[in-house]
Amino acid sequence: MRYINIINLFRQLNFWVTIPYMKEIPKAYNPKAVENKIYQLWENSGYFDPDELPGKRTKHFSISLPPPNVTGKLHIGHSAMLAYQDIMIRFHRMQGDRTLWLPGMDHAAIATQNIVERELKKEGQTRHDLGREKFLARIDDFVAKSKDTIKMQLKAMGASLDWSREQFTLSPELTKTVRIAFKKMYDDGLIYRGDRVVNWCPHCQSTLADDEVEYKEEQGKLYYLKYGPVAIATTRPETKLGDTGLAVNPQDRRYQKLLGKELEIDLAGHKIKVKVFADKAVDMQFGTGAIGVTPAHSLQDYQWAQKYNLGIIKVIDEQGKMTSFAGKYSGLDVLTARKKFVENLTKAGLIEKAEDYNNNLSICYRCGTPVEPLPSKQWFVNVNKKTSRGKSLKQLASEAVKSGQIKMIPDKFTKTYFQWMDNLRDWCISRQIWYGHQIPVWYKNSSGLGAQSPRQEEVIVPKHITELVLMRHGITDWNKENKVQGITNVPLDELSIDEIKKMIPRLKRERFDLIITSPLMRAKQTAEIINEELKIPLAINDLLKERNYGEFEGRNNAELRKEYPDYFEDKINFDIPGNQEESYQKLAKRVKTFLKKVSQEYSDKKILVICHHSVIRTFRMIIDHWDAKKLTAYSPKFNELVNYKILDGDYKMAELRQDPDTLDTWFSSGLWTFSTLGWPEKTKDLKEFHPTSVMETGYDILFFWVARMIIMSTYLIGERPFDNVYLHGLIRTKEGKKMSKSDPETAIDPLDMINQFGSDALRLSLVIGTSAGNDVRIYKEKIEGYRNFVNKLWNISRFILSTVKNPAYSKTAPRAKTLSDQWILGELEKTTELVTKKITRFEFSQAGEQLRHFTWDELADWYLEIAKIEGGKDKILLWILKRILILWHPFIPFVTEEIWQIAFGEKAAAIYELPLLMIEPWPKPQKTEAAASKRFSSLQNVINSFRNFRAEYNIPPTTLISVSAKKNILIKKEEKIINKLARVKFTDVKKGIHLTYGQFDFIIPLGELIDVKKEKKRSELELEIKKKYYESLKKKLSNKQFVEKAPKEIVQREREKQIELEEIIKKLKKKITTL
RNA sequence: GGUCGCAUAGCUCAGUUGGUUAGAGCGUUGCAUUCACAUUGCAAAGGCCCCUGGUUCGAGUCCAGGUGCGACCACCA
Repeated sequence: MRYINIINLFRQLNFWVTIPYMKEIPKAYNPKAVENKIYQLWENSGYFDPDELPGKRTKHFSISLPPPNVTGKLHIGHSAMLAYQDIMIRFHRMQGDRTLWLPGMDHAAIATQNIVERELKKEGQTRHDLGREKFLARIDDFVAKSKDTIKMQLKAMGASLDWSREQFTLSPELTKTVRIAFKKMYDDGLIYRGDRVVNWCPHCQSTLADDEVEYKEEQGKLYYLKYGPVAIATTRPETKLGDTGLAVNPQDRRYQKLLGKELEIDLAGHKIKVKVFADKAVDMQFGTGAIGVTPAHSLQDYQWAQKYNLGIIKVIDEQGKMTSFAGKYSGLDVLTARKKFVENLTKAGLIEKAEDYNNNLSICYRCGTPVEPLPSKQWFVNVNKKTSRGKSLKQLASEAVKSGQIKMIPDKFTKTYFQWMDNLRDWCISRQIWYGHQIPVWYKNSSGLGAQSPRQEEVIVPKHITELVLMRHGITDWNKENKVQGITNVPLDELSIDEIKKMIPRLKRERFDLIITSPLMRAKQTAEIINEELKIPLAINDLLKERNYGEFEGRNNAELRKEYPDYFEDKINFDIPGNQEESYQKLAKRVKTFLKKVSQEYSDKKILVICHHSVIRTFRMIIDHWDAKKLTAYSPKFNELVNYKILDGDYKMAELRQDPDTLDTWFSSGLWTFSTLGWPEKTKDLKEFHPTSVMETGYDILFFWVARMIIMSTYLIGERPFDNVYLHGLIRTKEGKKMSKSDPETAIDPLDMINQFGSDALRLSLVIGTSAGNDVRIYKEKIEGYRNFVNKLWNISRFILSTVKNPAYSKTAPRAKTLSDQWILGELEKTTELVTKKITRFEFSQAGEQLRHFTWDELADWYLEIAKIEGGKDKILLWILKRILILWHPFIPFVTEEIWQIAFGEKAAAIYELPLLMIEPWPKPQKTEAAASKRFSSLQNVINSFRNFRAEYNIPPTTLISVSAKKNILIKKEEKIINKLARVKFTDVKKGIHLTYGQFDFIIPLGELIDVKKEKKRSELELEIKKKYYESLKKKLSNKQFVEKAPKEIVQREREKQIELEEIIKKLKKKITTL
């Protein structure tokens, strides 16, 4: 099936390319017209998926795409990353490896939430106005759009990603993986909840990670205040209300007597007690050399408090206001409190002086509000504790690199990595935002306030969660007519069907694993309508049936109400004698059985439960512990979804509250290399593709991401996440500025560039002239230059295809007939070998540069010109074309594939049954002889000499130069080529000027052509340079040490050069005398 | 403050075990263009490889010091 598709596609693509080719191939390559079509061709082939690749493939090669943030669209940095990765992936695919490039995206919690919050702000709303659920739904909409944009961009870059394995860090599957990882670490004692001084933003009402804090120089005041028997300096006097210590340097003699004492200090009426201790971190030179220590409001002081056992007094709260511990300053905001406190201190004569001081203020990277260090309850990962693997996370991650299991490219980053690992502190993984993986921890008997909850709670970290979403069926005629409707089968109302369909997008977002429905017609019908779209397993369960109302079925509710007022009280045990009616108590039994069964059979699934009015009430009665009164007041509507999580089969959820915080986004991205391959299941993918071969990413996230992946992988699965880390540099503007999205002046939009110059040109501009770990400057002119190259390749192909009479596709190399054939085929092999080697060593720039050199400087500028003269090179030309297309394909996939389709599509298919260049086997380089190469460069020398001569004397190319020369074999054999390329005519002139170019000696007849004076001067200059070089060689060779110690080949080479030079000098001298 | 790195043609950069008279692209200059390609061709000019010292037969490459620049980490009362 698939194969037929491809054939059709490529036939469509080049149906017009029959013989003669010439007229049909456009003069210039037009990327816009072919790129989409080509990507489609690849995608339809299925070869991006390793399982679909042809042939026996035993070696594995895999890369996990660093998932782009779903914050909008890709920038040029992504294009660079994609270019490098696609080169490796395509290269290995062509080499015959089972090659996987796994795509996906990152939910980027904080960044994404910020964008949506900003959008909301424009509409005059906050996330709190919407509430958690609606806000998250809004983010989901935004994310869906971002994903589409990003996917389109990835394809535009030509990235050969296996879309069948696409992943998202916040998908239900990866959410489960995150929970399993969390659980494992929690059970191993690596995750703990602790009081810590964290960076708190009073505006965003959230903690900030260390790297989310920015610093700003600010003009402030440094106050010197009397502090009991000593004086201290501070920029934040108001925090001194919470001091519990006094720190001095152990070397400082001034304070020796006070060490270990506890002082009571009066700060203008506010009394504090401080312990005096010594620590070498204290700078004796700064201020008075004594520091008031405020553990609650300084990270450094908090660490001291731990070390020296100091008390912690919180004087500032989460709103940035003073707490009751601040005494009479309580309730004031920080700045007002400072002002008032300083006033009072001044009145009391406690301020010695206040000097101007440049303060390095910490501010929130989002809103710029000064950060308030506060003690707060957060979740942490302990990086120093011994894990069940016998070593700490830090040790595991360090050793993976130290042992050489993971190789970093360039190597310099290994040092940076160790530096960072050694200084790593416990990792705070909780964030006070809504978007992300909600922390999989539930509290019992708590107010559920998470970060700020003061009480001791029982903590539950479940192993299994079954998620139920209850939904009521659509409306029937009986519902409309207010008839009692129990187990009677009544079909849905027409209008109601539309209402249900409207619900589908919302239900789709929930990503259910299955639907369970009551067997009654109205519920079943509802489920079927929904499942037409969702297409997931659907189960019918009798336990979900509505109450049986016995004789009441079908009677009018209002009438019944009059007759049996008690009935509507929904009393649990209500029973009417003689009626078959089912009581709530009986119903409850059924529902409990259902809950038990469902959490056993479908643990870790998310289930849509479609049932009935009274059944939903019963769920609430059981799970939410509702009583009859609450039941009466509650009537579930079909478009209200009721959400439950059942932890480890325990459905008594009323007193359980999930921690409202979410996980640091790096927690889930740390699992990326294996969570995407199916872990913790031992899948085939995981076995085959993990550890991944290469992690290719920017050096700016070495710590944030790469290090965390190593931590997670070495601990959770006991192996490295990847063999190699290739770190590319940052993309900068022409002026060297960082490109940033916020500054559109500096940012180049990759799509825009692709539009103008084509994807291939953009790729080359990002690859050639760059090296690992170094920043890259990118600008329009550069991309334009590579567009020119791509066009050159196009025209080379156009020429070859128009020259050859019968374009045949051959598997074997053609025979060389002439010197130029030998030379170009030799160069081709050398280039193949070099390119292969360079790509294997991650030296993409050099590989590309080498290829460019071969293609343009050797093939186009020399061989093609010679081919026009010598003729009869069809086989060789086609062979070279085929080869360069293969070698170029990883770098510039679009244009090469397009040419391939035009030239060989059908022919290649006949031989390999594979019409696509993307899976063409990579050539194995053949050994070549050096002789042809040497002789050919002599030929080039001769031609260059004449060209040089012509330029110097301004002889137009139309003028044929007559020369006579001692015809050595080379000149004799290649006379025709020299004639044409140098535009000279060999005659038998005897008199004239001897010209010496290199080893060649020519006579040009005297005439207007030559300026004797000029020529003499030029020759003398040349002689001088040669002599100088000769002298240096002579000196080198007469040096005994050199001759003895240097390798023989090098000495030999120098000797040969010396002999050559001697000859040239002789000739030059002779020439000067004849002039 | 700690760590790491960079300095090569006017500009942007290659240069991976130390071994040709140090390379490329762009730009500049001159000439050309019915020819596969002006998105082109031919040719030229342009370098104390930051400075000082050392190791070595030999240093752009290795070592030490200096100067200038940059990045990252930490953050101080």
